[in-house]
Amino acid sequence: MAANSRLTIAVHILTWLALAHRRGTELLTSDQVAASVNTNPVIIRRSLGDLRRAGLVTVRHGAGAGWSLARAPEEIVLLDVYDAVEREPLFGMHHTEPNLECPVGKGIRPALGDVYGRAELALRTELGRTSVADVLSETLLVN
Amino acid sequence: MAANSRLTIAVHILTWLALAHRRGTELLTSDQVAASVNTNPVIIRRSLGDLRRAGLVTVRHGAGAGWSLARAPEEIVLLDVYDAVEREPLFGMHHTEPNLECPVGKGIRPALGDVYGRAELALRTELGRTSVADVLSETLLVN
DNA sequence: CCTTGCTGTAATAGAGGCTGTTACAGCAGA
DNA sequence: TCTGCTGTAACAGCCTCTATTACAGCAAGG
Repeated sequence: MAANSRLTIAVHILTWLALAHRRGTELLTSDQVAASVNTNPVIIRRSLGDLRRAGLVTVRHGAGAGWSLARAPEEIVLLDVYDAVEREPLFGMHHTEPNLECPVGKGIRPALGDVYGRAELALRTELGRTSVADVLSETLLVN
Repeated sequence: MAANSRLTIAVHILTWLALAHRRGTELLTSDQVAASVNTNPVIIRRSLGDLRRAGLVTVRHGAGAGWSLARAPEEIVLLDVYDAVEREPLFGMHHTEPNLECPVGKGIRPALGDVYGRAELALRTELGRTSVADVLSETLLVN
């Protein structure tokens, strides 16, 4: 399966909000963000909704509406973003229950659950080491 | 998206082959494995094909055909299995190229590539710490 | 050499997720 | 009240995954 791009889109949004804030622009509309990501504004609004529910961005309604970061970019790590936009575990279990009369079928799911848990923890720990501010710094190196 | 179960199926197969070998059964057919996993034998044969191409199992053709492990279960780690059955990177990049006239659009992909690379490495390192023999031991604890 | 049983793979179908798009009600600042 | 943007539903197209049927190919053993 082609991996989804939700984390990429969300980090792109947050990085762009961080840069805009640094440049003195407090609010960005979903249209403005969509112009940088190069996709439809509804895609951006859906992602911003996830980020808002996670407390990472705030929205202002009415005329002159727009979005801004809810915390300093140094205080938002990619693990926060991952939790905001990803719902599925990394590895799926069997679609149908394995044969419980086979010793392997009976015991494999808890055994795999342990291994998968350790693997996800390693991934999460690494994602917790990079902030949106870090991504912004590295992004600007290319320019 | 619901995560796929390819790694789960493949590890189940290998664990079952390891247990059968320990019990003195040298060869298992895809039908026998399918009975434990509780799925269609073609699903099993497809997974076994991946594992064969990766050098983790060997197949015997003709009458009395079947499958066996190509290495000791202690010598097969879940990272080997992961590489045998997973083709896609963990995180997808933008579907459409971001706006290169925006500093974020221009620089974000290499920046994200670095972060994603570190995260995948952490995951792979952890998957390299568990062998099929380990999974078999933990599986049999339940029985 | 031929029967037999299993492999290897193509073709197909259903289910579901992701992206992209249109449409529109709701909200709040001016 | 006007205006511009948000929030979300609805839908389409595409793709992947699982499952299933069908069948050609292969080799061991008689």
